Amino acid sequence: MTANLGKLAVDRIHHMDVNEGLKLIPDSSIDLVIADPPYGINYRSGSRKRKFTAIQNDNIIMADWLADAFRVLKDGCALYCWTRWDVYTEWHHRIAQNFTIKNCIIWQKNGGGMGDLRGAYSPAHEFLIFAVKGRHLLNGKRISDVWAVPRDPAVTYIHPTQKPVKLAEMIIEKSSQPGDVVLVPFCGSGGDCVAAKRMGRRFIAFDVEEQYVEAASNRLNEAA
Amino acid sequence: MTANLGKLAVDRIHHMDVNEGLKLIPDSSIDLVIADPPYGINYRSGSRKRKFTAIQNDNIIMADWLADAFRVLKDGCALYCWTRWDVYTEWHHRIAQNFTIKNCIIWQKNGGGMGDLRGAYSPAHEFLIFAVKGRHLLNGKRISDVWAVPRDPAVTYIHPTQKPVKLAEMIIEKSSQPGDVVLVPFCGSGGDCVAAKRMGRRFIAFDVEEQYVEAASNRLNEAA
DNA sequence: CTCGCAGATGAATCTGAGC
DNA sequence: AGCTCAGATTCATCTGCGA
Repeated sequence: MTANLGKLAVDRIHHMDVNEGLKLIPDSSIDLVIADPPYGINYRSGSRKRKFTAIQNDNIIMADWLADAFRVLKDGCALYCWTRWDVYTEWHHRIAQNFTIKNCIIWQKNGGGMGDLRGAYSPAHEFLIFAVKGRHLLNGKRISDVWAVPRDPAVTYIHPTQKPVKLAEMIIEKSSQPGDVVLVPFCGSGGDCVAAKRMGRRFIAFDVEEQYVEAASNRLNEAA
Repeated sequence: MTANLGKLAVDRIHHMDVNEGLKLIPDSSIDLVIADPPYGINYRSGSRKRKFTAIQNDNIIMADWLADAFRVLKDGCALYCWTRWDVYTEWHHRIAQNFTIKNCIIWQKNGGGMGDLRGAYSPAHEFLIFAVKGRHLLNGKRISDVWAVPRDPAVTYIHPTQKPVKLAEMIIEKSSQPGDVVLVPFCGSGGDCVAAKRMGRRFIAFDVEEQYVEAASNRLNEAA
């Protein structure tokens, strides 16, 4: 049995552009947003060229959805948005137009990245912007804004920028209640949905690429 | 015996505004800049006891010195500038006008900070922007852009925003050679100068507050 | 000397009283 | 109603005292 929210089925990954999908969601009906948008860096490193096609829309900063995400979010609820240090300024600016930014959480990854091997430090972190609509209180004990969580082994990836489910679980634990509806505008590998399912939350997810909708849906069905 | 650089004595902390001081330094004569400017956040330390007076110029983003820092820096050399996530946007923008930004290094502090105790994560990091003029190669083995270094014990502070000497040592090791001249535009507690001295580098430092010039100079004389 | 415990502090921010 | 300001507050961590 699947419930609906507006015209959309919940607990389902919709093959739909985020801007189209958000139009179908009523005002103030979402309890939490977890967004991992294309960073706007045309991300396709050498070794990955063979495995994945370029991410759609990744050459531009795609931020139109933010205003609509704010509209559908309930007062007193939170948005978490992934970004990277070199495009952080853009995202900070656009998120701040609607939301109140409370933290820039650091995901400290294990291992290093590539990049300029002799002229730059090895990239080992990503940013997670934590922003709120109104006054939002975090659940449980106060924790730090540096999160050290190991990456998934790359061979298990079904999406090039896949993040550990553990991170989504931390977000969901701190900023939502059981039964809440989590909006996942850029579903990708579906890790956020897996976390929501595991923790007794409902979700609405979008992705524009058929292959990820399918792969993530399969992953969800296999998840306990 | 003290050498000079232009009209300024090296290995000395000058009681001088940074903009005045920089005028006295010739073009392309500095090998490394380590800057810990007022963040522009009007910080007052010690909510319980006002141990320190307010930081001068901390109510504005003070960035005029950056263009002159670029001028005095040699080609192929680096600038490291401290900031915080919520004013990073400003600093990134201004540094990028002259320099090439290569990394946003995370200083992961131990312990937590104050702030919004129920509605925000505990602040446990600061940003260190690493930027270069021309092509700069880092010394030694490639290391990560997340630096976990414990704070100095608060009771030992001689400046309200004092940072561990270890951090300056890491910067100096990766981005300078023995005998090089390190510019320290905002000297504060003098930790950057202590690191330079320990590692066989020369330095030129400025601070506008008499009390910190004196305290840091004393600290330097005591340092091995 | 070692261990435990009380006390202090942090590149803060929210709340509510008082004007 | 709007502004300013004092007071309270978490948690990890380190110091220092005393058993």
